[in-house]
Amino acid sequence: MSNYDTLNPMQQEAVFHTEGPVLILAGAGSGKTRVLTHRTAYLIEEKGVNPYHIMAITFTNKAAGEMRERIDDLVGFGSESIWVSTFHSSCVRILRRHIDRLGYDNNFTIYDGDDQKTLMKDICKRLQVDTKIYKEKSFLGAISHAKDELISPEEFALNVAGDYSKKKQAEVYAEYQKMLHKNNALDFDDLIVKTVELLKADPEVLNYYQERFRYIMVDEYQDTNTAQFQLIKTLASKYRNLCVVGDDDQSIYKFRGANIYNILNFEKEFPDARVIKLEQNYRSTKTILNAANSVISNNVGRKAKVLWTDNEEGDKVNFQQFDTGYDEADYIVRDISKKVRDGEYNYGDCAILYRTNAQSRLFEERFVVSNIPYKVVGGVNFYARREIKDLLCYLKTIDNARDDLAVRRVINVPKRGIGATTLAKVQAYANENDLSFYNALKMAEDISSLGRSAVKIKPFVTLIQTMRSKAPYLGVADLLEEILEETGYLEELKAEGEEEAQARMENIDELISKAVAYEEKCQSEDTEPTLSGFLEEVALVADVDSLESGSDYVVLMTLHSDKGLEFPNVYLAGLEDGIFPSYMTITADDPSEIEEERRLCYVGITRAMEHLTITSARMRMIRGETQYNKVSRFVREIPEELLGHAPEKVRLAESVKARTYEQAKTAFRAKVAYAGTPVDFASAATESQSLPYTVGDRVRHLKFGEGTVTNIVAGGKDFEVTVDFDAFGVKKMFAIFAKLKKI
DNA sequence: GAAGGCGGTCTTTTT
DNA sequence: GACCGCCTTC
Repeated sequence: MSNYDTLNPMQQEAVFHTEGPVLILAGAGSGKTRVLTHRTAYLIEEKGVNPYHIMAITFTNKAAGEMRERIDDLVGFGSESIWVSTFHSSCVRILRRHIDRLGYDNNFTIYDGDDQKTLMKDICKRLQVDTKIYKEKSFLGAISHAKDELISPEEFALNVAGDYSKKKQAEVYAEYQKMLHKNNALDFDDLIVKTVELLKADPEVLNYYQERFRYIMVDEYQDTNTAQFQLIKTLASKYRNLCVVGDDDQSIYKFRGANIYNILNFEKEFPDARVIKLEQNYRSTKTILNAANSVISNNVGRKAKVLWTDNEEGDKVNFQQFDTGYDEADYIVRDISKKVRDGEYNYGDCAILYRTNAQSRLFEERFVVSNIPYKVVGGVNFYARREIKDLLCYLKTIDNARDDLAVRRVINVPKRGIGATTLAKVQAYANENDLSFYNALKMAEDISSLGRSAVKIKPFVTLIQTMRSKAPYLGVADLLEEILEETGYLEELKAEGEEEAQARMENIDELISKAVAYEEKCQSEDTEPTLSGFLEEVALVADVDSLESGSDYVVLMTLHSDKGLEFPNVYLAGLEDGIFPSYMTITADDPSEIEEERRLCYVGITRAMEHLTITSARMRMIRGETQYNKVSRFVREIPEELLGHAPEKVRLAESVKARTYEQAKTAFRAKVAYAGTPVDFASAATESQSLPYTVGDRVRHLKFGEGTVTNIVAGGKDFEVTVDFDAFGVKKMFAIFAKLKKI
């Protein structure tokens, strides 16, 4: 019981009120995760609820993982049968079991944004849409928007009312869904939509899950869209034990379809709902909280609530305006470096937050020269990288022969001399005979128009067939290795130039370790590792998910990625009208867009626990153009007495400046800073200075087998190693690529 | 069929 | 400034 004594009265009420609908309005840093985990424990321990009947939904895997861990700590026995997962993975889990009832195979593939774009391009070409006028992106936007609102292609078509471009959209939408179905694929939005569809269409399935999930809790409720709301409403409608936790002030995903009325109208939807407000903040200093409150108070149409804290006053908010973005980056990086040197903070305590991904560049450049470990969250997703996608598409091809997109991506990677003309002929044959693309490939010899090209296709088909037969007993990691070896992918990479290839190799290694980790996870959970399982895990991870709590590096990310996180020392960079709030929202007709930006600012400020620095630049390069911006209106909304000393000029001698920036740039280009792991320059440097083998040693190569090292020459960035292989003779190779193992 | 060059477009934000 | 698509050339 003493567990619950540590909660404040409001938190206790939220924990003890277990039956019926509950809306918890939880301000930033008010301990909502604590409430959710304690509530779960209370349900099990005090109310005797079987953990099997509890479901907790979050938005990111990271949040889910954290909650799982904390629940495990509190509950102990039986906690593993609670469903703690994201909307998307919950849906995948349900669909994997039952989607055959909607006419898909249960081993469907999940398409990410890139896949969607590729598919859309295809469709536009086929429907002869002029993409100069109607952009692929706008179609995808319209479709996604429709799906957020649960509007089917048929319904969409009914509402076009003579509007030509809408009519076009309807046509494309219908075709898009048709193609997805044909490829046995679902896009992100479909995961939710199809689950809702399934529950509506199949009373048996509906009843099963309603019985199962008698207690449902939803985190970050303000970010749910209509489809997600329908989903939880449907699931909860039998037992009506639905507890949602959210903060309307932190709703920042309207552009992604989040429906703020889900939270604002919760009490209308559930008239018997209990509403509980958590207004005590445990995270930030008084100063920081006051700054946040005064900014957000400029929004109209929010639920009344005032966040307060018992924490101490703390330092003033440190506001600095600089001449350029370079100066801004320089200042922040130095400030972090100083605070770490003084023992005030570790790198891991510091975060830099900005509005757009492009802003990370300048900071990265400075971090590289200063040798400070950092990690950029977001930007180009690890799994969106070319080499990773290539390999994943091989896996998809092996896993799901109906995924034409995957097959088409890898058929000529590495180059097999199969070009657009050949592909078009195969596609035509596939269409005529109602075959999947891959099945058409298998019959290449029967396609008369192909002529000699058929010969080129055969080895590819054989390769896939062999892999497919090996897949069940090989395991994902070994399968990847096998693909790399059999296709000669690595050799092709090498040919592209070393710097880039090295980064790609590292990414590939990373992917293989992820596969190994997946297999280990399966083993510990006593489940069967499958290709689909791995692909699905990979498809649903966001970059924030990979943030490790124990590691010591500065974190850089957009304001949208930082939700739910907290850092002792936070920098909000680029606070300029035109950047943040963005130019788009300033010029927008709809004043609510500015309000969403303001909420974003509120989220950013409230990430800070002890120390907050806000910076802006007078002049900034945007898309190759120099812009002059005023200090952001949001800064002006913070009372002056909360801000530290008046903006002080931090100027460096012009010449010094120019030189350091050049250095920074070169260093940045030379090093491979990729988003998968923090860049550890110190160890990278030493590693490349010593090889695990020397002249005369026996080594093993992935492809050439065993041999003897006859010479090692230090090149600019790498060692050129000469090896006399027993079976293949003398070869020269770069150490980075060769991956020689001493034996 | 591949590689390299040119010109147009674009950015908020992402599960 | 970066990327993408289209064009030309080999």
